[in-house]
Amino acid sequence: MKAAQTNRKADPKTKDKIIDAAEVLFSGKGYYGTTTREITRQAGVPLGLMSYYFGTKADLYSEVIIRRSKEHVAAISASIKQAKAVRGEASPTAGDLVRAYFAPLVKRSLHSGPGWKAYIHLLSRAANTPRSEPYVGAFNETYASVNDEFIALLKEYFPDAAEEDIYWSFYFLSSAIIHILVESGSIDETSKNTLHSSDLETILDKMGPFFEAGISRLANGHKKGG
Amino acid sequence: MKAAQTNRKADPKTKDKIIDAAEVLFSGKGYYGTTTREITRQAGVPLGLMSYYFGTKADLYSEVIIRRSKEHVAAISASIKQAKAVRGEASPTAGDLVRAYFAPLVKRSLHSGPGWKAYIHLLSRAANTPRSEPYVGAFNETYASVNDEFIALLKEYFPDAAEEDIYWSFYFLSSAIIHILVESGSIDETSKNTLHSSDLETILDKMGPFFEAGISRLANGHKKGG
DNA sequence: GTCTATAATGAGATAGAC
DNA sequence: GTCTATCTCATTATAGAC
Repeated sequence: MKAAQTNRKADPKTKDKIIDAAEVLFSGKGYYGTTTREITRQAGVPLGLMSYYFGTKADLYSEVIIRRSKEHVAAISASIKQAKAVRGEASPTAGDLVRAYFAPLVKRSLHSGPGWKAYIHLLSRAANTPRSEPYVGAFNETYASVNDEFIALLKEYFPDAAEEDIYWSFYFLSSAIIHILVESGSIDETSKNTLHSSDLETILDKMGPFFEAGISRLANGHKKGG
Repeated sequence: MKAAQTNRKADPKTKDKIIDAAEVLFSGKGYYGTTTREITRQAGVPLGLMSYYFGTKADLYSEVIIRRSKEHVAAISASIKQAKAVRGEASPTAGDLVRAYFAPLVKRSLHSGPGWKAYIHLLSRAANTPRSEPYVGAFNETYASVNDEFIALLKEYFPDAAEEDIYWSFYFLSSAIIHILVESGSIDETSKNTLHSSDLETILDKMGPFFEAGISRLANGHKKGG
């Protein structure tokens, strides 16, 4: 009988306790740097349950990403679409589009609890991992769609730009975002501790104008067929 | 016979064979994803020699970075200084400064052999690793100086800019560079294989104008004491 | 300096009682 | 669904012959 599984709403399920612990550990020490023993110990469950619920370690890693990615991808997509809708009325700047793309990441990293912060770190790590590593498949497949949406919006916004310059512009933007979200502390060092990589709100504000200028330069510099 | 080994210019010494193999493996699978057995097997030397020459695995990792970093840091520094010197005569753009910073990385990744390419990948990985990881100390200490030099040059070039906007600008630039150098293949995917993350020459050309515009916008947007 | 053998520990995964 | 015990193999590091 499956009756036991149809419980109304049990408190933190064992399965989620394992994912929670895995999320934090994978985000801090990476895939190979994290052991299944550490995960289950942190989760307060016996080692055997990890295999029971997830199978292999790589399967668990995928589950960590899958758990939040659906809602997350939808939120980014909605934010982008809203920026597009507003455009019809108030004609937002390219910086507003950049902001719409980055804001859902910032919001979750700062205001949605420690689980989300760990998840965002994990995403950043996965994005900076070579495709040759087998365990990052889930990440790449899941987030490709919103990137395509954003690029389509940029093409619409800069109709005269060469397509490749739109791609390069997005590449520069997304590359910067990937390192920013890992919050490595590099700007704390270079600024002699006056600025902080954890200050994503300020980064959000600075990023709009900065990348708007960059994208505009590239997009307007070499026109289609020029 | 040992005569062959006492040759004037002995072929790759055992120590270097180990570093060579470690460089490639660390760059591809990271610190925890690489085992000392794999390294010595790849190097074609017995396992015991690794400890004999380097001590621990973390020590070896540091040696991999130290071996090339001295010459590399000097090359970047020289490139920056040259850009500054030229400025006196021809007044280069901010894009030229960006180019001077990035070009020594591109040159070594593309035209200095597979060892250098692996090393550049490794740098990028190290830069995207949280400071909490113990083994990345060597990287951060070594490259801090050239970053400071470049920032000083930007301050000189934008004397009216608020200091923090110089820091943020450099943060956006260096963050993008970090992901670009790992050559993740993300732009191959978004561009449907029309552009390539391995095409660092084109990236170098696109990067100058793009980040010049971004830095100028931020630096001129909010003046000192404004 | 080189190499073999092995110590000591930790890893992912599973079997089977409850 | 939960937990203990364990299998099997890989790991870092070292001891000691050559």
